[in-house]
Amino acid sequence: MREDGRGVADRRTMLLEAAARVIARRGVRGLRVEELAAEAGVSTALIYYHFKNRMGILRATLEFINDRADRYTGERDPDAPPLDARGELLETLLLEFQDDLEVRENSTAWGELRACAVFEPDLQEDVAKSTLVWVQDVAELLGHVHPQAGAAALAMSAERLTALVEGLSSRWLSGSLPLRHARDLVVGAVDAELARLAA
Amino acid sequence: MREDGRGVADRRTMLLEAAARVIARRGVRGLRVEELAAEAGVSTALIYYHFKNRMGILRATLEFINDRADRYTGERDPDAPPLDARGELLETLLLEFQDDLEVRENSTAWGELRACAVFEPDLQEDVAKSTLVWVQDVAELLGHVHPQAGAAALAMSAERLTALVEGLSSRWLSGSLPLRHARDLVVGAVDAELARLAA
DNA sequence: GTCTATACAGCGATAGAC
DNA sequence: GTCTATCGCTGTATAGAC
Repeated sequence: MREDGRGVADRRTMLLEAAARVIARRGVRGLRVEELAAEAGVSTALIYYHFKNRMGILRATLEFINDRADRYTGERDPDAPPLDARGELLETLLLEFQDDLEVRENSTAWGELRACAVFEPDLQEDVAKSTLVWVQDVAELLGHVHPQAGAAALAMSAERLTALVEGLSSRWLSGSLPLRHARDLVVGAVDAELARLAA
Repeated sequence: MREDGRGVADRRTMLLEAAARVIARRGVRGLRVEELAAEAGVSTALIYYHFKNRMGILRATLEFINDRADRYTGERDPDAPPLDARGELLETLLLEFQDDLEVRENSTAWGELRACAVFEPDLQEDVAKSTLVWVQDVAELLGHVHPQAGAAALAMSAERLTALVEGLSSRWLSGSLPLRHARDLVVGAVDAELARLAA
């Protein structure tokens, strides 16, 4: 997983993987540079060599988990049967609700960074941009199911579905909503939005 | 605001109001006991006299903002025209999306405490309980609109609507979604869920 | 690039007087 | 109940050697 064709992933990437793990375990609020260093097996000074300061770690990690999430979306098993438009939409929205360790890491870290952005203007722009990209992706997938729907209606449906996923994700991660139930709720919401767009 | 018929609100309440303000301003992670003391105009020692420790402040504040939110829901202008069932439902769900200072304080603090609960088992139970109460309230209001709907369907619609509100609230508070748009999205979602329950 | 060592500040929590 | 004063830890960040 940390290998590519050209060798071992570089140090910075390794540090970011460690940062994602620590944030997922302790939260942004609980991220200690010292613990990150231990997790990565390096000294704290090296962290400050690669990142300007604590906020620099957070910003870089946000970018890192966004790139990693993009990779998941792109990577489909080539042997699996091709998905129809609704299937692709569901897959995208349900991506966060999996028991896979790395996915859960991504969801947790993303939720944390989003929550922190409320108080950290330095994060707001990046979070807003990532959210926008996600909303637009979902709007496009909705458009594949209902090509006749208007752009404004697609955008609003996409905003609702993605915000719902974020809300449910937060409940799931805090242990107040079982994974299975969260997935059922998303499926129901998708069908409701598709029904609305069909009308 | 800090008065009632029997005199000035007691000290503990004043401290909790101050705590809600500080959490709304700095977040849970940014809450410093010293700043809370300054905000309330008392010494830090007094904080520890009234609360066991920092976590005790958080737990008490969570309870406080829940009670305060309940009070909003109950208090309606007696001169206003009575609301129909859908109107009551909308009012409950849109309660968080207002430019009122105290309401915004409540939303922000609630979002923070919910986000923190992912990493603080001590908060999870309280957060889950509050969420459950809210979901049940919304389910009941949905039932007033569609008395023939089944309990399971009402519960799932309520879960979706409340989770959506939480997701949108987080976007609003981090400045990536205008208040007005958030409200429109909620109204749309309510109508979609009501249409589903009518079928 | 990476480490060891450490300066320095911030903050939670308590002791003890009034 | 409330304050002043302070302890002691924890955590960010840097200096300087290799």
